[in-house]
Amino acid sequence: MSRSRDAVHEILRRSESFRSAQDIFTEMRSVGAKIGLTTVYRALQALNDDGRVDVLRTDDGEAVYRACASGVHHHHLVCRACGRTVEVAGPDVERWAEAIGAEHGFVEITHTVEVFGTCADCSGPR
Amino acid sequence: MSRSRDAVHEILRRSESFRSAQDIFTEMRSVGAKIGLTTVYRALQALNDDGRVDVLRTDDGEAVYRACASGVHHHHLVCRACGRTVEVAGPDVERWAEAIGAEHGFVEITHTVEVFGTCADCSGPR
DNA sequence: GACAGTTTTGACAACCGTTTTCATTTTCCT
DNA sequence: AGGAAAATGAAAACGGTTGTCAAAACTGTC
Ligand SMILES: [Zn+2]
Ligand SMILES: [Zn+2]
Ligand SMILES: [Zn+2]
Ligand SMILES: [Zn+2]
Repeated sequence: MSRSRDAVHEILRRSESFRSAQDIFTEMRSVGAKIGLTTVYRALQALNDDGRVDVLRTDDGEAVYRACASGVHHHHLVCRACGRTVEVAGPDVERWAEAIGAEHGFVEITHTVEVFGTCADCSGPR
Repeated sequence: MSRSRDAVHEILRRSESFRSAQDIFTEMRSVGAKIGLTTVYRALQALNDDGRVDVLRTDDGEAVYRACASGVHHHHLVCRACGRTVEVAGPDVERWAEAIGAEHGFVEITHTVEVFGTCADCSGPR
C-alpha cells in the first residue's frame, strides 16, 4: 500500500478541513487520477492506523479525516460554516478528564473533545 | 406520538448505559411488546428533539441514546467494557472551550466532550 | 355509539456510507 | 524475464437509518 496512500495523504495535507472518503475520491477523479473508491477507503484506514490522520464522525455518522500538523495529542476547533480547522491544545482538559475518571474509580481514561464555532471569516463583517 | 414514545423513554430511563435503536427494539420485542423498528427510531428522534435524551455516535457510526437524569448541560464518563455511564460536570472545560474559540476569532461556540475508561467493577480485583 | 378527520403505526423498500469479495494488475525480488 | 506477494477496483454485500404508504388507533362531534 503505497502509491495511492501517498496520493490520498497529499490531498489531505493540502486541505485545512476534515474531508470524507467520497469527497476525496471525487476530487481525485475530477483531476484525472485513476483510483477506486475502495482504495481511498483503504488508504484512509491505513493512514489512520499509522496515526498520520485524525478521524471523527459527523452528526450524521459520516467519517471525516484530516492530516494534522501536530503529531502529539491535540483537539480541534472547527468552523461550522467553512470547515476550517485549527489544532488546539488543552492541558487543563487533559487533567480534568483524568481527574474525573479517577474520581469515579475508572482507569485507562481516554477522551474525545471537539470544539465547534463560526470562524471570523464566516461570521464576517455583517 | 405518544404511546410508543413513552415506552421507549421508559426503557431508556431504566437503563444506565447508552442504547442503540436496534438494541431497544430487540428488548421490547423480547418482552412481548408489539412495536416496529421504525417506530423506535421515530420515538428516539422525537425524544432527542425534545431534549429528553442525549445521543452520541459510537466509533463505528451507530447512534446510541440515553435518558439523562440531569436536564442541564453535562458530559459522560462511559465504561468501555459494560457501558455504565456517569453524568459529569466540567465547568473548567466549558470555560476552556469558550476561551479557545474566542482566542481564534470563532463565535457561537459549542463542544462535544466524552470521557471513556474502565469502571471499578470491570477493571475488577485483579 | 356511530362517524369523519387526524395522528400514529409498522412492514417493506429505498438509501447511503462502508466493507468484503475476488479476479486482475502492479510491485518487488532473484 | 519469471514468479510470489501486495495493491487495486468494480461490483456485490452489509448495517444502520430513513422514506413510503396503507392499515390501525385516537380525537372530538353528533
Ligand atoms: Zn469559516
Ligand atoms: Zn485531549
Ligand atoms: Zn464497567
Ligand atoms: Zn460542556
